[in-house]
Amino acid sequence: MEPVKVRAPSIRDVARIAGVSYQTVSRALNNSENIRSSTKDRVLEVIEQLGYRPNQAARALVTSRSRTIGVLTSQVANYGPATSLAAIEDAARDAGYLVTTTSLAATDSEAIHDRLEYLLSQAIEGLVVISPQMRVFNAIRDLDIRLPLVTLDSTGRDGQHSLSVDQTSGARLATRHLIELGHRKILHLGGPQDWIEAEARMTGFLDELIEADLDVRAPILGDWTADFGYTVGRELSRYRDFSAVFAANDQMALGLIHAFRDAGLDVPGDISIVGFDDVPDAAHYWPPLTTVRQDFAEIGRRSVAMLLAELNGQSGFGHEPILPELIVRGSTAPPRW
Amino acid sequence: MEPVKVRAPSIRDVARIAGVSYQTVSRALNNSENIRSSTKDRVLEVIEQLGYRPNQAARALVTSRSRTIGVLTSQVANYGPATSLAAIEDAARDAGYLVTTTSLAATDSEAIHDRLEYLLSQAIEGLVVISPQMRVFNAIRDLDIRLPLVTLDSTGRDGQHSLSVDQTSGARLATRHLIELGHRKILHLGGPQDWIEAEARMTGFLDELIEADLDVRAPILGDWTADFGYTVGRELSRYRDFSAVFAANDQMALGLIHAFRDAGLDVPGDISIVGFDDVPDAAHYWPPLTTVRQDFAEIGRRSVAMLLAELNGQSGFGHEPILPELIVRGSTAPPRW
DNA sequence: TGCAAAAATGAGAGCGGTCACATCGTGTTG
DNA sequence: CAACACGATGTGACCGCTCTCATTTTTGCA
Repeated sequence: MEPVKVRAPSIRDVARIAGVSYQTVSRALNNSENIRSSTKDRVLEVIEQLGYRPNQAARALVTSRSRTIGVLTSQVANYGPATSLAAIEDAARDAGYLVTTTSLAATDSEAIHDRLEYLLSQAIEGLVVISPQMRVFNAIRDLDIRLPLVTLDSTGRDGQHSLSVDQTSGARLATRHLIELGHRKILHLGGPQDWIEAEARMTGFLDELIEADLDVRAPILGDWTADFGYTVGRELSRYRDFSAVFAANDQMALGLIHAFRDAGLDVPGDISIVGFDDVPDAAHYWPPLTTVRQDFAEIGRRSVAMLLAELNGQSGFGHEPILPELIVRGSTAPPRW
Repeated sequence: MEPVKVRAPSIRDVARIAGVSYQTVSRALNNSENIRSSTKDRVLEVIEQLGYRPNQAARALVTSRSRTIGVLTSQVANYGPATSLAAIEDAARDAGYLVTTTSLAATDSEAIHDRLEYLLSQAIEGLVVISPQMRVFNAIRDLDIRLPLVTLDSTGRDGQHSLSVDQTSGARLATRHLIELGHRKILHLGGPQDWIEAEARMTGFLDELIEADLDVRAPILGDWTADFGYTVGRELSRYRDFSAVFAANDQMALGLIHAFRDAGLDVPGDISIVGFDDVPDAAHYWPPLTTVRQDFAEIGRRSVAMLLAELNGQSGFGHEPILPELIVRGSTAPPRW
């Protein structure tokens, strides 16, 4: 027996059963003014009974409104992006929007192009880019997207569209904290080359050092992982010509601490370490990590708010950077020497 | 001056400029057999030049194929779900599918219902549920969804649709490890009440204890967070009538270790601790955490593979549970007594 | 009670594609 | 060279909905 291919009930099925025209059903659906409430109730009842569900594709086709926000990401498994993404979804849901996410397999401009095309062909109404890498940024520029757009970067280079925690001032906070404790030889373990955030944190670090007239050594660029921090830490512990490290995120800081301890060094006794992000675990690291907290969820929420504002024609709103906060815990102390 | 509302170019615009019928454009787009390659090239050139992009809504409407997979989640900011989700996206992308995610604000059946309706109205072709909670599970049952469906749970209670790491055997692995080290008084810090995974891990723990004929004490149910682990750990360290704890995830294990250290207890000297998940950081905790590794990314990939298989009419494939692996590190040792 | 105005409802067109089928031109065959 | 098959292309209908506008019903008031 071939299973009969049943189409989902359409607006006309509902209309027929309710004894009205399909137009009236449409009105009931879009709670229009011009419908008698008794009629509306009858229609809604039939809808319920039939399990009718309006076809969004048809709706999107005629209204050219998809009620969908596109999100372009990379590294979504990391705490920060994942948290922002979750917040975006929540906020979008509450506003009656759906979120379509797509992640970048590579960061060559072809891949970026391809993904954007894909999102665009879904007729998304707005785009959030959580993947703050230069190349992504540039690819978007090139594509000349005529769409409400928010990028979660931190440079402020495109004030119209970007939104972020002020990474630079966060980095300065961290660095200043170390300087104020008395550290003079401070290293920086940065994030990957292409990442805007990583660059901003590095800039903040350098600015602060220069302002305090301290020696500047070339930062080491990592990949955000604890493993990398560990590897670098093993290397660094052979030299020990520094008393503090500012790591560009908590994970790398964790790896550093691990490596230093393996080498018989005490944190913060011998070396102070500051992280960045304040992931929920950071308070439970050993020692509890001094770090810079940024509110990923707030960023996510605001990005949706900005997008919706732009969709409704209000603009220039919510662009104030969100200020990060220094959380002092046990991984920093005055230097021994 | 009113801005002229420009519609995106349609297939007919392309046809007109290329001097062919719209049908021929459609053929070029869907690389049909019956088209002369010279014609096709010409059409594709016009498409390029015009920046034409097929309207997915229109396509979905007529084909009733949206090329979209829906994902229902909760707790996406956590490492496990986030990793699975990222893998799902990657796999979907590679198969030419898009992913629409929606997260649960609450777990009452009304909220679940609402979210599912939303996804369904997007004409998703398949559904992955990453939120392995009983209520979600039941709500889906009730809705009687006629859709390829994969739930990332672990009970095997619905062999057709579920897919998972075998949580129970993972928990047994962890527990057995402690028993073999000589521990006799072992506690379990479990996950939240409603979570299927949490239950499976608890079951594995209990089974193993019973089999070894050891005392069973009621597990403590937590919320997956390190903070909770810490709070419980402070409480527990007052009693010390146990020599080992099996925590249902790494985060809670981290909190426990923190609390025990605060109380002057040594891990693993005084108390052994095993976690679950093997998050990337676990190797860098202090002490490095003995834990059970599960491959979240693999789960994500397989779920998509299952979905696609079902979409193509192949069934009963990929259901073999994925076996977790015990990773022994520094947080476990034989008991002192 | 009658009639205009307002409210409720219905009919037709069209959104941008794909499908089924008709048509056209060309190459093969007897 | 006529008859035919086959590949390439064009035409009409339709997917399920919303929009505009025409039509019917109800309401308010003289």
